[in-house]
Amino acid sequence: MTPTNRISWKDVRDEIHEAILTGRYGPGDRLPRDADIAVQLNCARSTVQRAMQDLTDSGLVERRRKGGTRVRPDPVTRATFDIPVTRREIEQKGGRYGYQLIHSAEKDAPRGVLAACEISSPCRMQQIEALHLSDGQPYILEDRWVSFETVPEIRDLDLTRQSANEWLVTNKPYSRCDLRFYAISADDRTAELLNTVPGAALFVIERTTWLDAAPITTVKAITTPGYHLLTTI
Amino acid sequence: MTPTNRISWKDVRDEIHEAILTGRYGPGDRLPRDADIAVQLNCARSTVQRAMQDLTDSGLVERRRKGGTRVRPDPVTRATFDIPVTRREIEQKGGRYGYQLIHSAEKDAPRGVLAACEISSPCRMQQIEALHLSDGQPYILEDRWVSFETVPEIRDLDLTRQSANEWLVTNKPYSRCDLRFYAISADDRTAELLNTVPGAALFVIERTTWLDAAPITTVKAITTPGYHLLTTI
DNA sequence: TAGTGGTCTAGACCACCGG
DNA sequence: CGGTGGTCTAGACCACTAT
Repeated sequence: MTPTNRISWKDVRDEIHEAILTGRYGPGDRLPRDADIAVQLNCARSTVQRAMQDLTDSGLVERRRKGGTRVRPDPVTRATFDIPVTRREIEQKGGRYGYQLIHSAEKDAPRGVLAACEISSPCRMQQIEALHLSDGQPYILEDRWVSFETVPEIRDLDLTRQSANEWLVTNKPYSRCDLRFYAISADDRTAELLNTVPGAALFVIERTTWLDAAPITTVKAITTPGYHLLTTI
Repeated sequence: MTPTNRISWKDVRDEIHEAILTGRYGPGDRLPRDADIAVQLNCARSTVQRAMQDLTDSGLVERRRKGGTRVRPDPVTRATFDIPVTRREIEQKGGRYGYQLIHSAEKDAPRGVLAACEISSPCRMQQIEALHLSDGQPYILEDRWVSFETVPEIRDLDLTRQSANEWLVTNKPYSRCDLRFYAISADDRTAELLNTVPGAALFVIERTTWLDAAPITTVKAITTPGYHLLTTI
């Protein structure tokens, strides 16, 4: 007898994926139990489990104990983006990185910042504006607010040398991170700093981080015109 | 003897995560072999493996056979977004969904479309412009190009009833998908269609899909001012 | 409460790749 | 070549939840 080649979890995944794509199972349909699939494909149940884990991660199926495995009724495109530290992003594109501190001062956090941090009471924070440059040209304008309570060290940092972005990433681990993408129109000051025209459409990445319930920092990374964020699935 | 509680892979993950955050292992450092960690934490190697899989998925460590496990030298924020079908997105926000076909015609694909599809020779495609409405107000303007070669059915669809978005999602599975986020300034026509002012900053989600090497469709989803895409990690 | 997925274990073999 | 991670198996028990 030719010993049938061993089945890998990717084979199982592809098999099921195919079955869904060709319509054998439609949105909302229930798939057989793992154990039955294992018997049918002649592999261990844990192999099926591994395949199902992958299909769940990619958003194709939903699984519930006792409820079984179902094809997700609402198809979604699930995309993953890596957002690196700005310096590395520029260097990886082959640019020469430059950094310039514009402004740093203690202030009352405005309402928008408080809302992003999900706190309701007034609060003093450090505001930091800085420019990241690629080959001498503006690349990203960073408008950041840092909580004194969570990050007392911020008072003693020399932000003219090292960006808060970099220091925080390596020194302030977070337990939660909110990300927000949107577009804004450049106001006069932003346009001047980014070396573009007022009214230009700018892509913004806004990020807020917490350690448990305590806000660490919230930052708007305002990109220059033409910036694209991309990924492949 | 008190029987030590069983260790779960999440315990292992958190243990290692903690060790990295507190600086016990810095960027680029090599972690012990799975087998050693298993002994030290008194669990099976496969439990460590499961934990490592999670840490790899979240971008915290890199693993290579023989090379071992290392803390990623370049920290990244890895974010996952679910992009639903537009109709469902509107309905989930509590809006009443509306759809309106603006224009549909066979054309030579312009250079930008060919580039997005990664094809070099001229090509006839179907261009479709449509508006998605929430509670009667413009929500997303869809500018789509569909390949006749990969999707011959597009000629016979009644696009006044059903959006190409929805039909393609349920009928044309893809093997590859490119996603691109950026900002544009509304031109006069776009502004009128979206019921806003020329020059407004608009957030754009561009998506191109292929079946193997054959392009299926490329689409710009142009959102109305104020649109935010968000996720939590 | 019973059915289903989630996880742990111990052991085995394989695949990759650094030295 | 040898060390390390990747995977498969068979079996067991647990945790959730639909009915």
